Amino acid sequence: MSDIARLAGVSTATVSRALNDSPLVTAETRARVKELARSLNYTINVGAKNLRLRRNKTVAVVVPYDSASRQSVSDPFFLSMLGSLADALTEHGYDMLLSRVDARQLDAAAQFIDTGRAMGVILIGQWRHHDQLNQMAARNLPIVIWGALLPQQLYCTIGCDNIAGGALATEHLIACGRRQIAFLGDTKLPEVHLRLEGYQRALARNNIRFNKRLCVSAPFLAEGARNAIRELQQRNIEFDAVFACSDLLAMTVVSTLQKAGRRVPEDVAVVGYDDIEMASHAHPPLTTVRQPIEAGGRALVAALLEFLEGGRPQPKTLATELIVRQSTPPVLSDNHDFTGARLAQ
Amino acid sequence: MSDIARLAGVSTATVSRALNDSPLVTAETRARVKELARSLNYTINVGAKNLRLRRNKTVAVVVPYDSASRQSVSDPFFLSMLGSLADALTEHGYDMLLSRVDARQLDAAAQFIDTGRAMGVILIGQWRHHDQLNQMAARNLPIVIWGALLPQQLYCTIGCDNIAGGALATEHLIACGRRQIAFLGDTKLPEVHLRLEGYQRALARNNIRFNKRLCVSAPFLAEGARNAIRELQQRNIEFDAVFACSDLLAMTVVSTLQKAGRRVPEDVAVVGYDDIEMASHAHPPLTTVRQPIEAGGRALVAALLEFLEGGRPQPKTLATELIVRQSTPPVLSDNHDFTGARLAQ
DNA sequence: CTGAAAGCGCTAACAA
DNA sequence: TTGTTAGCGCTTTCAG
Repeated sequence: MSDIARLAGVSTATVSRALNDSPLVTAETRARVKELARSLNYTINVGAKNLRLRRNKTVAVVVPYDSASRQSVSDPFFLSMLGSLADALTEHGYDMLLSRVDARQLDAAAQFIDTGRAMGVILIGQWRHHDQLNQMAARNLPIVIWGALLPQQLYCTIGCDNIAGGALATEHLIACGRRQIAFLGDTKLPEVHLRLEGYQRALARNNIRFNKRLCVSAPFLAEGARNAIRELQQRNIEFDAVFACSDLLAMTVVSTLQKAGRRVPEDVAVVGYDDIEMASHAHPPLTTVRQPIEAGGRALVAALLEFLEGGRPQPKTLATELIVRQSTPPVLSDNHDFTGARLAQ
Repeated sequence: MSDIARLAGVSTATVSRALNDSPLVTAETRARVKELARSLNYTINVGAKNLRLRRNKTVAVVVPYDSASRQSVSDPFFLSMLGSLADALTEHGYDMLLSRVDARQLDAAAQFIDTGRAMGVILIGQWRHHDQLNQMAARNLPIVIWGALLPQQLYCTIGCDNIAGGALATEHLIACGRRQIAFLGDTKLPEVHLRLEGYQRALARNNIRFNKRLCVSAPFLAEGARNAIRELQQRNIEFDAVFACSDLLAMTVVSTLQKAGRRVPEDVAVVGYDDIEMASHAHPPLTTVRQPIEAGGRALVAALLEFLEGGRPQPKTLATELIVRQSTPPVLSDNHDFTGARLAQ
């Protein structure tokens, strides 16, 4: 910068002002300085600027990392979310620092703020560490989380209505005439737990008894799905439908079933979750519960920015939507009352 | 930091040394300082440190963004690459700044280095801007690129052997007895262009005439595949196999064909490219050319680090591998000579 | 409108 | 072993 100043015959202060479009500088000087800067391929050093300004247009996006399963990175859902966040942040002139932390120590995310590397943190998924997150929130750190709304939660979450999502999927399967609906998902995760609750509520509404044996804990991984289905079959538990808590899981379920000679949707109807791009290209195309990723990313960024401006963003729950494709059979009747009656007890 | 210094009864220099595990400081003092820092929840300010050290453990990962198609973000291949890069960078203690730039102005990536935001840049995909990239390389900027090795290239690329990959896929289809092999991909992209060359070489080796009408330009997008297949059918161009330049494309091709009543692989054999996780869960599981993403990410990071240490990394070409699954029929014979003869002419 | 000077939080000579 | 001091590249009062 001092080079530019010398060449332009002004002080560094003026160069700084010119480059930042300060109105305190003559249009003429500004033009000269800017021209000089361009010709020298000079740009303001962001690090120094940030140090001086004591702020920093960067947010850290943290993806929890399960050291055992590595789930987080392979799931297209997370990755789409990243894309959506990158867009939203860029739109607001923020840089995005991407990082992964061990899911057992989510509070490591606070480091980004403590060290001044980022102004705030967006955490994708709350995992099982409600407590750690609450502690960070108690420190009043600017952090927002993609996840479920939990009781006694001090931090700000943005997420989909998982109860409604679970219910939506289950109601649809019931409407298709299925009664023995298996539930697949890692219920230790808050979001999945709520989907299970939605599942149970839907069953109750339709007077179907909840059968615990139909609930199989499966991590998001592909092998999880295969094992789960195998477990059901080995235990001779009959099922005519599966509600899987991610599309990846659902697609593996479908192919496992097909390999075992069961037809989808004729023998077993399958509903997934997320509506990743691949879902519509699956065979058969997957009926699934869509999570609005684009809106989610935007909402996360909006909430964080509100935080950074001194506000206190409220948790927000986005609506989910059932996308009906061919992995479930046609519903038995359009008349919902009639269907409900027919299926009741 | 000065707070810590005061409380510990030492100077800031000593605090700095203690926190950086300098051997110049007593173990006792170090312990005291560190303890104090922890209790105060203090961490060194990375921005200031970087400014002083005039270095900066951050690399920018830049994903070109086609303003028209938005291809880059939705393709799982790119996203897996991101995961792999995040891992490799973290391993080396680097932060990863993720950003997207308009594919028409790849040179915007240089900004990250000019402004000191990052020490180097990893660019995912060279697109059609060989020239811009060469200009950056001429400035001797630390930047490495995932892409194809092109003639007269000044910059360092890491990528797979696309000619071999294209040939691998095509040879396999020929070995399966197919002769009318459609090629789908956006040949304006260097990588795809080389795959086409591999395809042509394989045809030539087997004395099959290259039919230009079987080559359909399709962007990586899903609609691209549908349109391409429709185009072939409308023009009454017969084909008994498709080589698609991404798995996403291939999976859409499969489902489009199935909808049109053609069986895969019986009527049409299909080979994809990338071997994304989903490929093995597709129906039928996709035969595809695997790109070693994990190794690729690692190689990109290694090359960039070499650059940063003053070296001049050489371009590197990684091997591809054919993964045979069920979207192609069994090969006609294990005896390759025989097969070749049978297919010749 | 412009310049001089101070200082953001840190590290590394150099001196003690 | 520790402290003093200077300065990384920038912005911004405060004077002129």
